[in-house]
Amino acid sequence: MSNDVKKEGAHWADQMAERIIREKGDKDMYTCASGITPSGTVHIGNFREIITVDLVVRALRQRGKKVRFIYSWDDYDVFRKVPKNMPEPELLEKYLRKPITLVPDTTHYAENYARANEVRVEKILPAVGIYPEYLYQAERYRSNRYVKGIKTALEHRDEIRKILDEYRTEPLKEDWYPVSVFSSFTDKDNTTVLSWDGEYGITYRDDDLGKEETIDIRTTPNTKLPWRIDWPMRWAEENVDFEPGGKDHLTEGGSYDTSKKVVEIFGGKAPVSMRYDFIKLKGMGGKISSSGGEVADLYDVLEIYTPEIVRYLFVGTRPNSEFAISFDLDVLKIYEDYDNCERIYFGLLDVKEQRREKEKRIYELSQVDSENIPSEPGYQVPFRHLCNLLQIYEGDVEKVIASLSDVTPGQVDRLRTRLTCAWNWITKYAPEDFKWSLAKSDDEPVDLNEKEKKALSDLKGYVNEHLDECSEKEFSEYIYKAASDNGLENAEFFRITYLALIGKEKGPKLAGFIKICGKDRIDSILSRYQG
RNA sequence: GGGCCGCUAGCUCAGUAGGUAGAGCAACGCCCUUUUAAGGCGUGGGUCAUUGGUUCGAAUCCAAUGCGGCUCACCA
Repeated sequence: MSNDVKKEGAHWADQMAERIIREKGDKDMYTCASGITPSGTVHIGNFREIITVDLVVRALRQRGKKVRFIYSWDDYDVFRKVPKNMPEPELLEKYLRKPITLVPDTTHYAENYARANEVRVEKILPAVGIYPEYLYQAERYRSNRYVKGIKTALEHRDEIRKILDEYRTEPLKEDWYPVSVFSSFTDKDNTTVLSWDGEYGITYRDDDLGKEETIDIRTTPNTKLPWRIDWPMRWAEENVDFEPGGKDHLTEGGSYDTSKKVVEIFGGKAPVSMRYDFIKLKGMGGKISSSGGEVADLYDVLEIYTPEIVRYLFVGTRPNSEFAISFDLDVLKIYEDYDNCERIYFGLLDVKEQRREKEKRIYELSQVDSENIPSEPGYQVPFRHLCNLLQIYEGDVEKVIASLSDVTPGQVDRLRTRLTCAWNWITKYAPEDFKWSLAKSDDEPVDLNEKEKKALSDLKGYVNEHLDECSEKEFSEYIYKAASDNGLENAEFFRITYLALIGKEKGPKLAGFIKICGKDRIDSILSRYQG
């Protein structure tokens, strides 16, 4: 798959790749960028930006282009508020207004607060086939890598102010400087820049202590550029060709608008961009985020969706509009949709050519390893059925796999992952009605009258005698027979059978359910009801 | 106030190279005496928010309007 990618009507990632090539010209190397401030859990909404870039990167590479995929951790950003549910909030409180890289990690997960958030992401991205080059802005600022950029900003202070003022309600003050300083006394950014000597010297006042100090931007670790200047400076520094943004940035008067003008001061050009919308969550229950709403990160989503389906969720959705990731019964539909897409890819389902092209591309981009697309479809069983199998085997994934005789070696790993997700979903998110477990020998037997016991006993006999050679339909005759021979209404007999088997009044369609469970299991459960 | 997104079947949503409106669930019906948020088959159901325009032809393009939501105008 390389040069036969269509230009029009293609996937949005392909269209974006074409646009980048068109607008940036034919280059040896394209740089695609993404980034975020790791000031809290990097949630699934932030992940949308990462995978958006990944998809465009893949589309460019499949056009034979070399691509650098950089991910900036803005860990020299300021610690603004203590997230809820963090240990030792009173300790963290003392670090407010310091850069997050200097805030301790009270969860003791990593060497500092920012790093803890970064590590979680860096560890999980390979699971979905994403491998960016990470850039750490705290380290870069503190080691004076951006001296030139900072000096350029100071030299063009008035121009920059003019650009920023275009969209401000209140213009920046006359004595404003395009640089911010962390106090060398307190590490906090409660400072005011007082003057610049035209070269490398900056004098600032620590507003908390009232002290003044002059620092040299070539040697101090304490200066950084404010966001609307920092972003374009880094575009120029890294030669960024593509970087998407949320709608907070990509709106009129937002930081993309000002940055695309400011970047010229640094001798660069604005990257091609695209806006992505936010992600909603559906059916998650009460997970609480730092801001008080529901939040989920990639780990949460990977618990119930396989990696390729996580990708599929984003690949199949236009970035420009909001969508919800479901943790409720919609999960079943998502799995069915993915399987459908897979069937189309493998030509097992007949659809119109246009639809087929589209679904094929979605399938390709959904795969974790872009170089290694499966040569056969996954073991396709309805997700619902997997849930039933898992509940029969009490969540034992290996036993379920063993019970399926026709799984090929190429399918086992994917099936195992899928079963793990299905079990996670059942135990964490499935509605109560959906859950059951087979009665165990030490469970209290259901209280029944003699007629009912006799009916179950008859059923047990039919199971032992006929279950293995009967079809599901044929066996259902015996179920009715067991009921009518003992003068029970069908409905009543179904009810007690479910009670005996799974302790609920309703359950999966009975004949098929008994067949799946198998003779031995049913026998051992019903043996307790000898009339 | 500026910008953006959404408004399609009862519900959740697909449908952007303009060409007879789709899926899943729900509903209804039928099927093996047949219960089920879990089987099979089938049926019904939409003025594609409103109004105008372009076009032989518009859910799709354009312009207004309404309703819902987000975002910028502080900071990042």
